[in-house]
Amino acid sequence: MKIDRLLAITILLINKEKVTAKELADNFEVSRRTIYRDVETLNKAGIPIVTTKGVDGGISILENYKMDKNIFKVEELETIIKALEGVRKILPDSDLENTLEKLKGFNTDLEDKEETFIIDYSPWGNDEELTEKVNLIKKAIKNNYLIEFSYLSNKNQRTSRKVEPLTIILKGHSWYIYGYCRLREDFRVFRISRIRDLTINKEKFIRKKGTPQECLDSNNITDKVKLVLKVDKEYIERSYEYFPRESFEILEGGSAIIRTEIWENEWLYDFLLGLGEYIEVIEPMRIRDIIKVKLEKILKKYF
DNA sequence: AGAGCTATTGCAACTGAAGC
DNA sequence: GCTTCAGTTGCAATAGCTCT
Repeated sequence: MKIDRLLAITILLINKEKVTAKELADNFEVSRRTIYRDVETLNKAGIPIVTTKGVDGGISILENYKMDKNIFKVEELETIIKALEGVRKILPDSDLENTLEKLKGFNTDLEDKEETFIIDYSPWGNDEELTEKVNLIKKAIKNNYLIEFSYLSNKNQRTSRKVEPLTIILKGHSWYIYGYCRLREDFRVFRISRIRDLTINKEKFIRKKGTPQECLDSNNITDKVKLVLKVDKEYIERSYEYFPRESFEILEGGSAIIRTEIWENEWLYDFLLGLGEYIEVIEPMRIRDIIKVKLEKILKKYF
């Protein structure tokens, strides 16, 4: 409650020039005395809040601090709100709901404005199964409960896992669970869409300290590979969606060569196959061969 | 259940700035 | 100088939570 209010007061002061203790007290439904105590707490925490007595007085934040820190300007607040709204679709949560309402309360600009941009992390269509899984994992994380599930690896192998869940992660277009895997006796990241038969085991665990980012990075296995692709003329525009413009070299006939570096893994092969008939792997030959073998297997299924 | 802690509230007395 | 407005501070009381 108090932390919420302190954060909210800071955001409000950054976005407003001056506000009286009475206004703050009314806004947060607390007494003026409480607001003064909050101001004192914020000052102790190093946030330079200044107060002016008398007529036209009030509470404000040092202008230099606004400039230096450059945090939570109205536009940034709008981005945060949009991002939280996007997450809410897949991760309904009452705390999140409250935070959103409070943030929206400060950003009055947002109310009567047309949607300038939308951030939506939810999959196309209603993925109730994903939402259900995420909620179950969230409950387990909150209560330090062990979870059990069957997991399909990159190499298409299914294993039964007992995991101490620590964090839910959104990376790229996918949701992941980071935790300590008792089978592998180490920290692991699991893609939620590959999890089946998820159940909460009421066995409690003591949280171990791990770094999700390290795990996500090492998940890219092997080294980056230098990839050269040839893309047909009619597909160039669409390819800008996947590769930076500077990696394109337009050839005389209108087609293009793309030179890029990318992590090599199963995902890359599937991605290249997904680009279909318009893109051809030129280098390295090894990847070209892998794609060829995969295509032959596909062909066998159809002919 | 009771102690201890923290957050909050209400009240009162005070200080300082600005306007008349 | 008086008045008004708004910040400042201290104190007692209350409520809710946690720990023993």
